[in-house]
Amino acid sequence: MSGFSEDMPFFDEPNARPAAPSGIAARAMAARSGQNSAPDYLKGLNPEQRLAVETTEGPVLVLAGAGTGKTRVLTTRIAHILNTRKAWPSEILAVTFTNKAAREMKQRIGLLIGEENVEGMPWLGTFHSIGVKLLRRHAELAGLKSGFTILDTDDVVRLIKQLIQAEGLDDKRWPAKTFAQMLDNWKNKGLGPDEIAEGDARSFGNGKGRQLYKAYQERLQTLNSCDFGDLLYHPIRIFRANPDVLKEYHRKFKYILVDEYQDTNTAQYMWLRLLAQRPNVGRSASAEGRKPDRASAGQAAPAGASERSERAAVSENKVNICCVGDDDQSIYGWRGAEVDNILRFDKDFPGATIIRLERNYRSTAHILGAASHLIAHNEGRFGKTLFTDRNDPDDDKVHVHAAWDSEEEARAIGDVIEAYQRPDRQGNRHKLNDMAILVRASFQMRAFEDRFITLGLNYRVIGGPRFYERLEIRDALAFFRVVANGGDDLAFERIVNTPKRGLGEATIRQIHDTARALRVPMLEAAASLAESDELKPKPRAALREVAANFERWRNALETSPHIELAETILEESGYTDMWKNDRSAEAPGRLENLKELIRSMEEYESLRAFLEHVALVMEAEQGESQDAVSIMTLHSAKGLEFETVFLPGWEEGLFPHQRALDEGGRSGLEEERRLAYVGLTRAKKNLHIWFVSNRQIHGLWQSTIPSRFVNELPETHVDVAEGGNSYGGYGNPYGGGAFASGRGGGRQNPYGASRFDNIGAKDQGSFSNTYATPGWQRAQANRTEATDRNWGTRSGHQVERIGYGETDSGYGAGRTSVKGRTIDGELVAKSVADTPSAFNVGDRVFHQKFGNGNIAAIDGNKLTIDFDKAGQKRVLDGFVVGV
DNA sequence: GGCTGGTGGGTTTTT
DNA sequence: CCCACCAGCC
Repeated sequence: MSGFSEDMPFFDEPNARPAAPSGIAARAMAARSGQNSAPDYLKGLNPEQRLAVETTEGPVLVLAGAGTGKTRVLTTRIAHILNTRKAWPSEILAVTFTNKAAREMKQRIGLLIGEENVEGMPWLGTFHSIGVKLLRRHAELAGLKSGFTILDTDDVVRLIKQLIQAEGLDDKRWPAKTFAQMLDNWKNKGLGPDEIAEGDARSFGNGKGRQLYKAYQERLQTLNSCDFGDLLYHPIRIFRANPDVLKEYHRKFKYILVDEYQDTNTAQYMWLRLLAQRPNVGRSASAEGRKPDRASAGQAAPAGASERSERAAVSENKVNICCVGDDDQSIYGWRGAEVDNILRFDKDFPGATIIRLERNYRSTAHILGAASHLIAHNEGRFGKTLFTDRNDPDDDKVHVHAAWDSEEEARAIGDVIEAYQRPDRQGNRHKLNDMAILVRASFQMRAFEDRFITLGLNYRVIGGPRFYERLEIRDALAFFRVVANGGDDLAFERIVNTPKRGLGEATIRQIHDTARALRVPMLEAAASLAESDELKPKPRAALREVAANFERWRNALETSPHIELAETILEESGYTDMWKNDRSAEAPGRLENLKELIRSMEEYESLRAFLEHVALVMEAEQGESQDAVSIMTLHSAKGLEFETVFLPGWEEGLFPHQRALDEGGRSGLEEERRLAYVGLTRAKKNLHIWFVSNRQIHGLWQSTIPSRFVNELPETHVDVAEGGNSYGGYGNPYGGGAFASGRGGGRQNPYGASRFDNIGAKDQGSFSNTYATPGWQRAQANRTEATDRNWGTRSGHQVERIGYGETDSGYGAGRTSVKGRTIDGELVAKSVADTPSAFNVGDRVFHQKFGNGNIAAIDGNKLTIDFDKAGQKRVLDGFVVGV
């Protein structure tokens, strides 16, 4: 065999000079010098993983269950292809969904083949970032210029609103947001204006849906912009209309790898199919002849028609496409993901090898047993059963707890966290960083935040509006965008009067009209208006300054370093001064964020490169420096793992969510169940599930019953914690499952006392113990402790918010505050009003869940009742009876 | 331009 | 019930 020192395939161009082998190559050499054994990187893989790595030819589907080493397989496979010199780095297309996944993949491949060699993999990235790359190369084929801007959702909505108004439609009756959603759905399905279903087209804007879609695309073209959907949609159309371009990529990409295949939507599927479908040498003409060309034919087609014919055109050619995914973790159906893509893989790619990874390296046997049993209730799945060799008798079963209401649930979980945090026999303490609370809906988070603030327990909330979505950041970016692309009217409109320059609606309308009339961008229109006498002196002077500013900055774009330019823009525009003069509480933070924005530009070569990064990588920097419990939604927990996981809110209506059931039917329920599965499989060692008997929804107290998922857990792996009277009011509504043996009615725990039995009990004992917890004591001690920028002081302890910031509407800012709400579960407010009703104020009544109480106030059919035990609650009068 | 009161909506989110 | 959003006002 030839040596490794020559022709190492780690370079972008086949004729580049090779460098000395490093990383994996060096290690592989070392391994081979001694014996003929497999290269090092293959060692330690289990047989299935190894098969997935070594089956490089032909279509391969790797069904990778949770925690089975999916990323390892993907990265090793790439290293293997390179190492065996089957392809150059530039000949591998590797697609992920999120930037995070792409980053992780890059990093891990770097560990295998050497970081410098990963740089030679230009086609490793998200669907969208690869889409941009393709589109920049062939922009003119989509009617764009290469320097096009990528609009974010906010821009899109504003643009659509303008179009709706321009059509003379009532933008109240036909909300731009709704149409943006529809557009997104269409593009997710790869449907152009002429391909959408007639019914869909008619359902919006008095039947003007199709017209609006067309107008929107035309507008984008004049703005030299595209939206996120276009990043997939344009390449698809380009490939279909230009077989020669497609052929170029067929030649280029020898291997295609796709991560999280179960999350692909129809457009992504089409995109992949176009790239994967190689013309057969000698039969290429016929193969191409079969390919439909909707885009150039330009005729209407029923929804999905083009997709179907493409599917029918499957060739028997070997396609080196490897898709990795888990049908059981498909949780994004509601935003267009098609589980069917993965379920159909072997039909789409005949002769596909399907490899199952079922050996789990993450969780205990109890957790896996519970998860497997639960997911087995789904019908539409490949069917996998995770297993582990791990068999530690000390492993806890999955704990199921009941609580009275969400406040008690939060208190109880706080108590369990405190219990875990106490040093064990060996003196080890469970770190908060290794614990997470995963909720179905974000409103659930508040109870935990309230409770943890009271306890002084550090937590971090993950998700929500992000850094680049903050008001000041978006403003600053708008300035940059206009400088980089003078045709970016949306950005121009955003900041033309920022800081306030007296340019009101009338002037902006005039700029708009002039731009339309002259068919030029608004910036240009503004410049010419400023030189005309059509405006009053004041706005004219203001516009003249704006125009002069942008011209100056644009000239500087080529000459001065982009960071310097950015600073200049913010200074000269008066934007920084605007916040310096602002006396509000957020102003200093905003200035700080602007500085951070400038700092983050350093990594990029140019202003344009930076803007592209921002458009595609809208995410917040993760700071894991402090020890804190994570609170996040189940959706954002996908792909993560924690030592200990808490899953609150397992009640019918919340989880599975009522809307998923109403709107999604059986498949909706199955997606909810997959979400539950995702939740369960996040846990490595400890797993606690909670449900409450009463939950406040839209301000009213509702009785709830435990989620059917609770009953789908296998009894053998579950430990039902019983303490207190929380679950005492009713029997088990379901047969079978964890509650099948008729426990649940507040009886004795047949399993004997467990560590968590008293947690969650609403009795005086656990309540008073609260004050002895480490968290409480820490809260006392921490009251005066200083904190840094990311860690605001709230009630004297540290709260980190990852990804939460202020948006235009202040959503994020509002959520961080705790304004005079109840402390420790006791509501204190009292109000008395007299309204005629079947009941009278002062009446003694009985409520099935809350017991006896006196009516404090009546508002129509809503009663405010002071319950003897449960405190004051608002309930519907139908739920109580007089006593 | 900034405040106020009325109204509607309230699951999950990446790019 | 709580909140975001918008129209209408000063």
